[in-house]
Amino acid sequence: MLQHAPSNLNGFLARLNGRSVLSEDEQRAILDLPIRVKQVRQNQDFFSLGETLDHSCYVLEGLVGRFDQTAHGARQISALYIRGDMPGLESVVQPTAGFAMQALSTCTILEVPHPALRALIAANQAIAEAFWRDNAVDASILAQWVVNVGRREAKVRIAHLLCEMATRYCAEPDERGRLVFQLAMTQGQLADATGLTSVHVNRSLKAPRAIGTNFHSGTVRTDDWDMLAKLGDFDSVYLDTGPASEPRLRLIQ
Amino acid sequence: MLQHAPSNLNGFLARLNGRSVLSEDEQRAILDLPIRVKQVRQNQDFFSLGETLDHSCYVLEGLVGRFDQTAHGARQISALYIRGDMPGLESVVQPTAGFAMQALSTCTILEVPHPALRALIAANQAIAEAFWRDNAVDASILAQWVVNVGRREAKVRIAHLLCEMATRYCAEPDERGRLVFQLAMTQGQLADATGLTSVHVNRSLKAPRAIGTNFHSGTVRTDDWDMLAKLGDFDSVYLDTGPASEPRLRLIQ
DNA sequence: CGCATATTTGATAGATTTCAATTTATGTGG
DNA sequence: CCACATAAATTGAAATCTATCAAATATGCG
Repeated sequence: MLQHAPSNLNGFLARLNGRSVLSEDEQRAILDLPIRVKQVRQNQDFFSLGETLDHSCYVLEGLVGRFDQTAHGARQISALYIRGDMPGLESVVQPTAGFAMQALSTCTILEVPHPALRALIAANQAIAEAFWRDNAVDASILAQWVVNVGRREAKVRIAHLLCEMATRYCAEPDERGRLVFQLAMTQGQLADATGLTSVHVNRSLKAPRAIGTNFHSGTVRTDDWDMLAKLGDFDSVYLDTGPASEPRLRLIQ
Repeated sequence: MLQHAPSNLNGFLARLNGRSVLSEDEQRAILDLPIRVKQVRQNQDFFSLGETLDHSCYVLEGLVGRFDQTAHGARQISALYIRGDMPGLESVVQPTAGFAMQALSTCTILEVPHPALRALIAANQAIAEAFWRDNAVDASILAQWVVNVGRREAKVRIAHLLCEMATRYCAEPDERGRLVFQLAMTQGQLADATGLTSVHVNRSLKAPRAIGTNFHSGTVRTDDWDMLAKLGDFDSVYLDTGPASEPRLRLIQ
């Protein structure tokens, strides 16, 4: 890893490095991006539907949800973003947001101005490529979200979502298969993410033959990760995380 | 528009031009991409889950579905592609496909080899940007798909899908609001796209208070487009089609 | 303590799936 | 043009899942 003056964008760089190959100069350029620090309180939108953005939003800390909604006001969370993610990176090429971004927990957001990102992309193709690839992974996640909501029953949807988030948080089960991690969502938000009702989420969690996982005040606990993953029909390949399964690409040498 | 020797990639260029600004040289470079013509019969996969791609697939003619599936074999169509679309463009930066691509009608596909695409991207940043933007629109469509499947009832889901496809096909209603267009899908495939059962799709289409639209052997007919759009909770902005609503961007001058 | 938010529970209505069977298209070879 | 095979559309009845509405119980926080 690159030695460099402390920057809050380290996590973003680590995310990119996991999937793309960047030179030292390129890495430094990313860390040198100008930022504005912004604290966002829980349940507060930090941008809204129809808004035109002039910056992208790096999540330094906290949990963020992308909220879409129907004309009748029903809400659907179509993506979750955690520390290290850059929601709205694509706003560089598509500035008008068709959705709202909301902090599910208190968040620290680093706003990266579009002009700086544009200059960086224009000056360095490898970085543009890494950004594009990052976006492509987000799209894969989105496609799996469609499958989850469209073709699985309630219990399985919930289990799958928990598995995905555990994996993205890099939470590892212990030797006995037990796993604990933080997921700062209410059952209502879980419902918005899975296309269910909060009542039904509650029941699925509590049912006699439930998912065998405890979800309480933002903490997920399971005694059997493998069982949860099986119930949740979960295969992590689409997240393109963990050890490199395919050689990292670099179009530009 | 650019004067140039005939190329089958004209539709792709037109698609890109609708959203990005490309110089004449850049446009010509796209039209000059090498292609392999491939005919794909109805219901035939032209690539499968887990396959590593060495080319992207331009749809010259026909209807294509992206099929994801659960471990139990339930199928979910998470995207549809029509003439002018380039499904798997992102395979340039992400070659391993986590899904299958299937021809819903007999298709003519132009395979564009990755090496040529890579060279083009490496040599021209504005094109890389246009590709990224094209992908970003696909991601917007995907997010709306999540909302559709997650938060709308059957009838509305179907109506919304029909509206989306009509809009993407640029099918215009006549002065009386009537609209007819081809959508080469069976009711079963419509079910796979909307997260429903073929039986239920059939009933929603036939119900006394149905969507007022006739869907038969690949032809969609409605007598009242506005009504369908309203029922389907449809707002086309996310498709970023039609007259430019925001100034087209170009990061690189 | 008292408000605000989140969780839990019950009862009921409604939507959707499942399974099974029938009818209607569509295509193909004789 | 008919007979056959196949795929698609349609219908019925019953089971199941999920939503809705309303109320009660926790939980956190100032």
